[in-house]
Amino acid sequence: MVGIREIAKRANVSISTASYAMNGSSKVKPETRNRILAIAAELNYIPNMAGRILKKQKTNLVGVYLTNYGGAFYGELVSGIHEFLHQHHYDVIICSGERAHVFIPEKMIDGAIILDSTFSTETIVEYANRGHQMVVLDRELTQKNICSVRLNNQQGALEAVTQLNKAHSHKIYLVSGPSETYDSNARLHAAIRYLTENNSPYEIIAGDFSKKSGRAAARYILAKQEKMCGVFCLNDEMAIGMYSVFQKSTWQIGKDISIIGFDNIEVSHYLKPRLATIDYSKTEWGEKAAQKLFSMMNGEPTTDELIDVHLKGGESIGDF
Amino acid sequence: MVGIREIAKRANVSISTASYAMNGSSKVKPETRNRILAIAAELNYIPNMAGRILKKQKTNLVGVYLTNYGGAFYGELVSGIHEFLHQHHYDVIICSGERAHVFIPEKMIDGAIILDSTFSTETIVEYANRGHQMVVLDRELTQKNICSVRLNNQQGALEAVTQLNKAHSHKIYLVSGPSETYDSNARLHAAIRYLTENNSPYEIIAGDFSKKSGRAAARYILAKQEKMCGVFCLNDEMAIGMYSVFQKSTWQIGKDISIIGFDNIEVSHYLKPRLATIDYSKTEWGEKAAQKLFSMMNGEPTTDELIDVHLKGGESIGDF
DNA sequence: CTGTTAGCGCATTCAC
DNA sequence: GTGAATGCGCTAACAG
Repeated sequence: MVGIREIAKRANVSISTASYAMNGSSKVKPETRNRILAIAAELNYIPNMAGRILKKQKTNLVGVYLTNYGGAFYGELVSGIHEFLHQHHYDVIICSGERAHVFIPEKMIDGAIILDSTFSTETIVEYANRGHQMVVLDRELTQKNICSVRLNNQQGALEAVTQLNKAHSHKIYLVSGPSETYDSNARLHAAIRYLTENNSPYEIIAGDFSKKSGRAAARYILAKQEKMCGVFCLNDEMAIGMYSVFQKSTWQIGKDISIIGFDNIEVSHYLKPRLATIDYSKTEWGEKAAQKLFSMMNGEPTTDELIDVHLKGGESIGDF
Repeated sequence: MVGIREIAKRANVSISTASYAMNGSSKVKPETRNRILAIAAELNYIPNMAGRILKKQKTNLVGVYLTNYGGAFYGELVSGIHEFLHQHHYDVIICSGERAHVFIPEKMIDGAIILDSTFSTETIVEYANRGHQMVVLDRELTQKNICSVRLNNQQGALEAVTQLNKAHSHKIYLVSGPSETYDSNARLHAAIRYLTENNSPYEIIAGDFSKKSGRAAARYILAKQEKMCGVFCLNDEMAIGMYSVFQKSTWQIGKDISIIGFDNIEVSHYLKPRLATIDYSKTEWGEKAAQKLFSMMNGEPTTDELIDVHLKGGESIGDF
């Protein structure tokens, strides 16, 4: 492997001069620099990352922690992150699995963006206390070295139940996500509050954000044999599961029952009838997160931020 | 930041003894080891990755290069890779963008798995010649340090056109992907060969694997006003685009026209009528790729491999 | 069993 | 403008 010392030797300069030349320091005569660069190019010299990191104590790498790559909207989210950070000379790597958590204290990355409910808040706080900087997308967490960029769950839930309430005098079902996730709880809480204030009957069905739990919820509702009710699925995935069950039944979505989801993931574009859902820009979310992390890494003060969401109508709530 | 020398000092041992203790060498008395480990834990010691990498010349990291994270089936593919490599003490990071290519010669990762047609074969070969090991999923490439794990495109294309040919005496359209991609060419070639041998009329429509090009192809076909023809979309994405156009027309998919896709991505499960497509296990693909890379990194000989594919029927080809 | 020591590849401070 | 020397944090060969 050809290292910097080899370059220096061939160019008849010292190692430091070679290094200066590579890094574009003005301390080297243009003539000398060009000669060195030419030799480096010729020998296909590529600096070793570990060496540089060790010296500079900076990797220019940001880690994005996601639970499962299959996740419905990670693509756009990551694009947003990527685009911003690239512009600011950072590279982005996607990490998943608990073992990758250690990249943070190991100083393999300069900062992290986390959307992974299996990443314990305890660990995150511990890392923050060690001085590592993170942006969390899936929880509220106010502390030094941590910044939170969340969806406006409250607004979304409110729009959803308001719409369902307008359409149905009957009961409204709320299909929740895992009880330990922030997003589920925030949406559920806002929905319940609204329904309570309006004396609207509702029932909570425990789900876990998976299609399977959506199917289970649908079967539960069917068994009640009470048509003309509304369902707020706290994410689209569950709504999709619901569809598959209702479509095998005699109930018609958008007529006998109204459904609203959350996330506006791509798959739901292809459902018939079109699923009404709470939409937001995944790209913006990623970009904002990246911005915040960048600011933190530059020692600038940051504040938490909410991403706007809005109801995207669809035939699944009929014509109300 | 607390380093190994700090631990050593507090434990009244030398740096090397501390290091041995951490790495579980049998050269250290259990008693001493425990004392050292206790102190390390107390000080929240976490070894610095750059230091270790620099010394060991090994990162235990594998990079997976993907074009766009939104890609329809990356989730399962990556799970397959992850699962295998994790078991063998490697961590996996997902990379994208040209700038990340340099991780390979920089020795930031011990090996790479590539499914990214924007990653030039030239560069890959150059890296291989430098001694870096890679598994490519989207091209044929036989050379030292490179192993290829591809889909059995030929078999898939053959099954698709055979099925279409059975159903239609009329023309068969082949909607291609970008002309520079291996998968598109392989599928196209196999399909053409079969059709030529059987004297079946066909026409190629140039696409680029995007929904948009699928829509364009559909409009082109509609304009011909010749029903009862078959379409082999070289991927599902384009088939989905086609659906949206035909469904706004008077033509009925599966009746006036037959469509077969390739990939069996999740979205196509929700199309009505169900899209017939060429299916394969994405997880198996990832796992095989990981296996091959692991073998290479251990200096074992490897051979290229093909992943089995098979036709998954659907209503989009009617009842033939 | 434990300590001393020499790098891994690079960037940078300080002399010249 | 250039070179020699130092250290980043860690491992492992070698000596004790």
